[in-house]
Amino acid sequence: MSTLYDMSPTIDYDAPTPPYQQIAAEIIRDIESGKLAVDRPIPSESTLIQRWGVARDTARRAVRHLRELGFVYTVPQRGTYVRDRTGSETE
Amino acid sequence: MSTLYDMSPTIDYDAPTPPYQQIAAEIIRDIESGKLAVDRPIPSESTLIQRWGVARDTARRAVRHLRELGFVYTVPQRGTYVRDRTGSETE
DNA sequence: TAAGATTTGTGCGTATGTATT
DNA sequence: TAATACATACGCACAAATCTT
Repeated sequence: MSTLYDMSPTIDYDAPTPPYQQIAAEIIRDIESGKLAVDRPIPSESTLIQRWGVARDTARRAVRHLRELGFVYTVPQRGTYVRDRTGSETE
Repeated sequence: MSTLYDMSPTIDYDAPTPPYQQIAAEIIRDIESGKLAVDRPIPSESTLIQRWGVARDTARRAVRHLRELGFVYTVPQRGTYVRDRTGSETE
């Protein structure tokens, strides 16, 4: 037990950026590093909640932020996936 | 219909404890009184939903609470059962 | 073998109340 | 006042395993 996510990042509540942005930034790193591939799901809300120890509200803010930045797209009742960002930016 | 559970308890939304804890407390009483025996299933989520008139989220919170307190264990796709609490507490 | 019901697991959308900054 | 965060609650939909018919 406890091997997979021992390296999970932690929220820095003293940082200038709010928690939801720290979580989003971490996911962006995983997208740009290829750990999260196009059309593959990003961690679920409950996963983010557990891994970061934040409230659902904060996890949802992070996902919404990623969506607004164009990194992911959400399919209702299914999940949120990495968006293909090659080529045009306008969907 | 309506004879067996006319005496079913009701949620007090003005109480200091949240609904999910009130539901859990009632189940704990049933466990400790012997109405719910070891390795016997506690009411299913849908039963709790109907009997207490709450949302599934609330019913699940109650069950999760019982699990965290060590009163029950859940078998996926089967149900949640009363845990044997005699002897050691550690697993 | 197959269909249907049951039950838990999961994901998402939304809302209210409280607290902190 | 506003933004952020946490806790709680209600609703809907689909998946997967199990059990019944």
